[in-house]
Amino acid sequence: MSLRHALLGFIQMLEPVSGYDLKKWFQGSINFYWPATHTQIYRTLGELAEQEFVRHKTIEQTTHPDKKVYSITQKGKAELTHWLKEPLKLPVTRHGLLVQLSFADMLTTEEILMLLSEYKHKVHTHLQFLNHDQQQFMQYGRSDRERILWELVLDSGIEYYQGELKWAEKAIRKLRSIKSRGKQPA
Amino acid sequence: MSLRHALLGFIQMLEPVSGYDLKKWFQGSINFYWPATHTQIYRTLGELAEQEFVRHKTIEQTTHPDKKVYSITQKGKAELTHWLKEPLKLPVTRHGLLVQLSFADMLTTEEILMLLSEYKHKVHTHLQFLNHDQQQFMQYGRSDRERILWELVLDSGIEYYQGELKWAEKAIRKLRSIKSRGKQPA
DNA sequence: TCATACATGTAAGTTGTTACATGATTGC
DNA sequence: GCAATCATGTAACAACTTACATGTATGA
Repeated sequence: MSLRHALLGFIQMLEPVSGYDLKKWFQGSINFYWPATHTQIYRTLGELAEQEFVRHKTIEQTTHPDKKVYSITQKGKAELTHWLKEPLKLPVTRHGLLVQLSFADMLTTEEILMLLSEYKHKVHTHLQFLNHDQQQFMQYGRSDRERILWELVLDSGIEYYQGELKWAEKAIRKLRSIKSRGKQPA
Repeated sequence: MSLRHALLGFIQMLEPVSGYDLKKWFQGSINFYWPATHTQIYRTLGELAEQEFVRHKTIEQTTHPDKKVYSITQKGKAELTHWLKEPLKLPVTRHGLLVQLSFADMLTTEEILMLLSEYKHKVHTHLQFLNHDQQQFMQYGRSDRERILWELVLDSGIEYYQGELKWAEKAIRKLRSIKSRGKQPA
């Protein structure tokens, strides 16, 4: 799984860094292609520490809760670079809307159009989010090369959602062309 | 979750149908946007039966193992049509390659190119698969309307993977343009 | 004063994966 | 003779989600 490696990657990049900050980095960057909740992050950090891929120090604070800051070990670096070179399986998308459409012959055309326009709207909002939030993140690139890589990643996301938008629009057009022939719901 | 509803959808469409056949339908159709193993399918069928969304009969066979065939109940149909109208969250893709690229500044450009061309190859193969396998499945559409819906679903998949192909090619071109400046691995 | 940020975690539940298990039949 | 198909399942594990839990500080 990639969560542990994503964490190793960020720790390597940001060390020393707290779980809390890692969570924020996740949300501000790789969230759209590898989301993780704080629960998952804290637990995985614990596991990584147990396996000695990372180590942590507790920083005592008075005004705020104490925090643990993590750094990567040699063993962790080795694991990370090894994983980085490994070809992975194709990503899996579980796309509920497509499941719905597969059986949507049970719905009226109006109802299907509602699903699609809701989807379109959500994708649209998310795209704006991406454009804004992630451009932010780009500025932390420490070299041209790193920024080029990050741009590729961002691009992939933007193109994906733009594709989804276009697809939804096409689907809406197609359905409108058969609008009057909707079945009644069961 | 959509697995139970995908199953309800198929059962409604194909009843009476065995778990084994459902598995085959999954593989031949919605596999690329909602994969499921036989383990998951059998377990979920059990749950659906317990909740009285489906019922089953055991068909005794001599030459082959006995089988259970499932049909949907009224309760199941109600659940399905309700779910079909419900707007869902945006789909989540966990895209390991993008995680790798995010930290790929640690790799040489050659190594990154390898990852990308491997990916391109896998996507390409998968696309051919889709085109072939799923066209097959289309023929089971029982009306123009159903076929139009299924075409939309297929389209979404094909466009997604075509987008990924194009993106990978673009990425490869960009990286080639900086090829000689690769860092050495750690 | 009310929400948000800071900072961490536990507990319980749901989903998904992998390996193990059986055993006849059909086609190459 | 050997692999694949038919047909079902269990067991163990891995990964992810949601709700619960705490308590200060800061800004609108």
